[in-house]
Amino acid sequence: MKDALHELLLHALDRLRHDGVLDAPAPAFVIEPTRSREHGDFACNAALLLANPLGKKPREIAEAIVAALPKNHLVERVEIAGPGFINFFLGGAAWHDEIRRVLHEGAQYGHSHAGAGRAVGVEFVSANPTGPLHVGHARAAAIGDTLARLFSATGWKVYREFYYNDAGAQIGNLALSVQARIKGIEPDDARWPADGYRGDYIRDVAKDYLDGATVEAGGERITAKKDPDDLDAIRRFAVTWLRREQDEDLRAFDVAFDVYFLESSLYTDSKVQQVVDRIAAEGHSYEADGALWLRATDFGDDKDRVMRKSDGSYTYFVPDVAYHLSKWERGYKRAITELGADHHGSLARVKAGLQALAIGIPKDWPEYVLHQMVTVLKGGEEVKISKRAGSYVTLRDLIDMAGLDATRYFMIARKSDSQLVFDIDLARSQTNDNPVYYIQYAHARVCSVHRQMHERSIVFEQHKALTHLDRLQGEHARAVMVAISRFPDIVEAAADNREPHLLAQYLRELAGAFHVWYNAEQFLVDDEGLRNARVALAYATRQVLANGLGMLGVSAPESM
RNA sequence: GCGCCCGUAGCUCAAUCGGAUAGAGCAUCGGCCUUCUAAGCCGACGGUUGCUGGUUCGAUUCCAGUCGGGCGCGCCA
Repeated sequence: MKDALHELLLHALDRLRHDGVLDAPAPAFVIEPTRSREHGDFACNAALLLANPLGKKPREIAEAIVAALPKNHLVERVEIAGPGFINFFLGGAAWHDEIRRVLHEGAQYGHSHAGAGRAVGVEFVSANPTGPLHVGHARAAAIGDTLARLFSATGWKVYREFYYNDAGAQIGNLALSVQARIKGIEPDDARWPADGYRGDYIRDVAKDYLDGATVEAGGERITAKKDPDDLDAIRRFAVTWLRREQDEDLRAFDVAFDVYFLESSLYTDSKVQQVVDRIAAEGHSYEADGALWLRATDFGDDKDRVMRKSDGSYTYFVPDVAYHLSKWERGYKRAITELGADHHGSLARVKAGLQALAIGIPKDWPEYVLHQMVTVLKGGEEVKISKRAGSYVTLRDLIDMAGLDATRYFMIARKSDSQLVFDIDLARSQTNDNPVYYIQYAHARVCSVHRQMHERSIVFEQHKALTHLDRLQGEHARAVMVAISRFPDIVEAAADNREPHLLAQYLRELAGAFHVWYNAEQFLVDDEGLRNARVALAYATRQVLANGLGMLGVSAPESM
């Protein structure tokens, strides 16, 4: 709808330029839904933007533009208002066309081909396999997976990636912790490893190791050796054990990855070495204090960074650079890296490393999405402890307490860069307080109408109904049609700006418009034309709700 | 000290790359069920967008400063 108006305006501007009235390039004008109906349905600011370059009054320019606008059946009338806005009032036909589109395109409505099948890599969660996933990972999983779904819907070929830091010191710590448990050492014991993991799950890993259990994850199948002194065997068993647990939690959260990328593979494939060599060959490194440094300050970082420590091992960010290089080489036109905001310090050095390779990676690649902290609230008090993990609340805790749908919705309902309060009581409440139920209820209501029709043997013929849409009169039905028509724009904006919360907010609004209409008007009336028109609009609403919820990974139940 | 993020109604948050009179929900108060699900709807109340300047036709949005909260500033990850 917006696109159609955009076309009209471009035509008008072209004509003005051709006639010599307009002596400036077309400005980056916007067409946006208006806040108030007095201002029509959509407003355009082109004249305001042209006022300065042309040195004319905006209203004068607006008049010229309006005079040059081609006729279009969607537009009922055009007004110039305020300082020089061009306001479009659309006729019923515009909305009716859109409702027909919804019912024809079905599950595809709101999808686009903007991505043209290009590849986008979305990396998220990327937790160390040293413990259960926590609330932060829950937010990461919801944001990342929703973004992935949004990119899919907008025509991108999406690859979901999970990067395992399976090669660092943390893993050594994990092995030592499990070994301690195997030997019956408790976390408060003096012999407990310095930075050991204290959660109960370590005891479970130890027990399975001693029992000679077999675990499987990431295509790897390992049977425990039972030997308490074989630290390497313990390490491999523990990592696989925890990967399996994380996989299970993610599956329970309805998140699946296409690529599991192991940090350790970057070492075995010499990718880390190659990155360092390449950076050195480009002259962006130097030796000092027995270490090899990246001249990160050449690329906007605030200090230079050590790549190879004096003990010969690499700092963590070098494999990170190698990993992102791998994404680049695998052809990701766009790469999204979703991280907790506490990692933002590492962005500059990874980007510096990628630039130092001098292989033509754009400065704004990859794109980072950072999420802020999550505070969990229950009974009005902050929850900090999980029995299982010890020091933090787990993803599994959230799913158990609030359910999959509520957890996914709440985690993306706020802008990712603002801190989030996750209220368990609200998430599990089955009242209108809870936006998830509110939206799902709207969907279920349409399904209920559908069932009623069957029970009453009312026949609904879509092709006939679609010729009666002009029977939809009144503010309430109109508000629903307007809301429905916004969906494609919302999906596009949410994907382009990497802001899934836009979709969550929108669905709440659409459901609201529907509930108001539902309350005001009876759908299943005797007048066949009117009934068909209303049922068609209800079906269209259900379709959009289902499509939108699907992009959030939230279910659309047929009854509550 | 430096860097990044956030300060919007009592609370939780929106505001579509600078748009017109800043919007929802909750909470509070008052209404609506012999009609398709009341897990709903209607109404009222609620604001100097932390503060001070600047940029312009127009600023919650951009810039500078300031106050408050969070995070980060390792040869840890």
